[in-house]
Amino acid sequence: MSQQSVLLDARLRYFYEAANLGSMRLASDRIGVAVSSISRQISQLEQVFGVALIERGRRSIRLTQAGRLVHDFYKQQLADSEALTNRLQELREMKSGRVDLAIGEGFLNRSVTEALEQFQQRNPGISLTIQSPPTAEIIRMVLEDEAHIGMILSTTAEPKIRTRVSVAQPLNAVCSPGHPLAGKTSVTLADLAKHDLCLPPLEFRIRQALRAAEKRAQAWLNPAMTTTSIHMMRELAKDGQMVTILPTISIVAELEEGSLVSVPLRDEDLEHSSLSLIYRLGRQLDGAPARLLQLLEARLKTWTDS
Amino acid sequence: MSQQSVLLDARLRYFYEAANLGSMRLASDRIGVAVSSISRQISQLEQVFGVALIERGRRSIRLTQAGRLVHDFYKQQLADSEALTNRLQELREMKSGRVDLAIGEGFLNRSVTEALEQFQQRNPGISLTIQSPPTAEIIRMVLEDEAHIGMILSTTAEPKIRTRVSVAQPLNAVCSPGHPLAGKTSVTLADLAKHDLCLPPLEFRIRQALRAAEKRAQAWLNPAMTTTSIHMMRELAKDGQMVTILPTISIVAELEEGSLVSVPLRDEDLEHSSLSLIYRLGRQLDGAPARLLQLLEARLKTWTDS
DNA sequence: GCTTTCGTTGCATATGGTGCAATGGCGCTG
DNA sequence: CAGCGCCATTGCACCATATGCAACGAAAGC
Repeated sequence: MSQQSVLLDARLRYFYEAANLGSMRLASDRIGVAVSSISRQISQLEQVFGVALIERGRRSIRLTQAGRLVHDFYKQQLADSEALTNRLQELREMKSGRVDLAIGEGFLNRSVTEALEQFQQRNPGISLTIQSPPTAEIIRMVLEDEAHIGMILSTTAEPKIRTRVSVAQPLNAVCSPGHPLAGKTSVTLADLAKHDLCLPPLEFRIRQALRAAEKRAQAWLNPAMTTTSIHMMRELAKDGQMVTILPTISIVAELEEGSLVSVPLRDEDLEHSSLSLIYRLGRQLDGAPARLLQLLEARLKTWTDS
Repeated sequence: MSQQSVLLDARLRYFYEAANLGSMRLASDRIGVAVSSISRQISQLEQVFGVALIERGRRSIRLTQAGRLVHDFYKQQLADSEALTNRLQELREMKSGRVDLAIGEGFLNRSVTEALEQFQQRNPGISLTIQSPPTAEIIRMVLEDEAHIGMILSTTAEPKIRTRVSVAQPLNAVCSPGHPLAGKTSVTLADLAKHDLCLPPLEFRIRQALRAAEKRAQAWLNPAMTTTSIHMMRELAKDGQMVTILPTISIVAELEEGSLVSVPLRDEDLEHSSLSLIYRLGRQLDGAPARLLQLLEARLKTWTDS
């Protein structure tokens, strides 16, 4: 109780203690400063307010009305101060706070959501917000501090973006186990063009990477279906007819359960595309965001190893 | 706006202004201290809290979560501080406050209540409490600071009681104009004993004064009626049958309207009993209580003169 | 690459709080 | 009512801390 909050005016504390204990001398003992100082500080306080706070010429300290007002004020202020200290303490221990994420929809698979849920459980009180805009928007959000962390496909050239970890994440052709492509060890773009394709629209990073590869191979892909939904792409491929192109991370769960298979694409760039965790250069990710970043980094490395 | 409340930590103010203006330099201009100081003070704050408040390595000032917490805290504290200042200002101007009075019931006549009402009107916001306990209780209340001012019959021997003003207030026999005693210029206790008397109980100061007089005169008064209500005593006297004993002040209004007459009592002590305004020795009656005391004093002198 | 602007750090200075000692007041006791 | 003890106040020397000026480092705009 009555621990000195460094924020609060010492004079008020002196007055407060003296009022509570009914004597400057007792206050002096408790606080650890000379009585003279206490007396002077209280006088100074009265001069500042222009009102007498204690009744002079009296043995014990008696408050005037103004004194009671100031007393209650300090009491309130003390409570507020302790509240602030507690909240800051929680922040320091990462028991509260918030982390804003911007993650491409392709990465919002079971593995990532599992990781996020795990983080939630280990850090109760941290509010987590996840958005799934296009890559360009993700980069903008990270630059504008609207998101602490972004997860995008392939590194960006933005100078003010820092990539924390970038794991190889080649784009593969994805189809059902019964599909003609399923048995192949690799496939070219020209091969792909012969099948029914389901691809994201041109604005998507995947599609932009493909455009570059198409130019190189002089083979043009005409998707039978175009969708912004990664989920739909997966489902269509599972049905057996369609082939889609996705990074491994987007179909980790399906690969495990055997409902989808992936075939490497034979292309310089596509094989070396990578997944990046990014944040704004110079931004201090303290506490919760830092830990989440660490956790996601560990997860990514696990996926890489397996 | 944002005027410096001398109570609040300067460091917080620096941080607050810098955060609002988005720049230490602007804050420096507004506050009037060097940028270096502001920078150092904010750093010191961070060290105290153990948390970063602003994001470093950045041109403009951006708050961290902890920074926002501290920012809001100071904002609240500032508002509280201003509220306190305002209330103290009101107290200084006597627009608020309270005065506790302890007045013997005998003095709660129209004149006194008029004076109190007048005070109320001239000092709106001052809450006035009036109690009417026995004299002994009044003295106790003044000693214990439960009442600022007391009004009692005759001075007290209490050493810690200060009498501000003491006006002669002889006890008179009081009866209706048609009563046999009405024509007399003075009356003895022996005369009184022959009539129907209405007196207060033995605990009352009036009755105690009478007891002493009775002993002296060897004449014993047997009241036909005993009441603690001064009002009832007056009304009974007005009816014509009863005689009562009261100080002049208790029947000022009735004397003016002619519904009662007073006949001096021929007794050394009773003629020299007096009315006293008292307060505790050493107690500073600042502001409202002081003014009310002054006002009551002036009133008492008016009554004495007339 | 240069310049400008902003924040940080080093050092001398001044303002203000502090402790010790002496003084003044009030209350209690003999 | 005189003396004593406790408590608050005041004078003075000291010390801590915030401040200003100046130099430095870093980031943003041209």
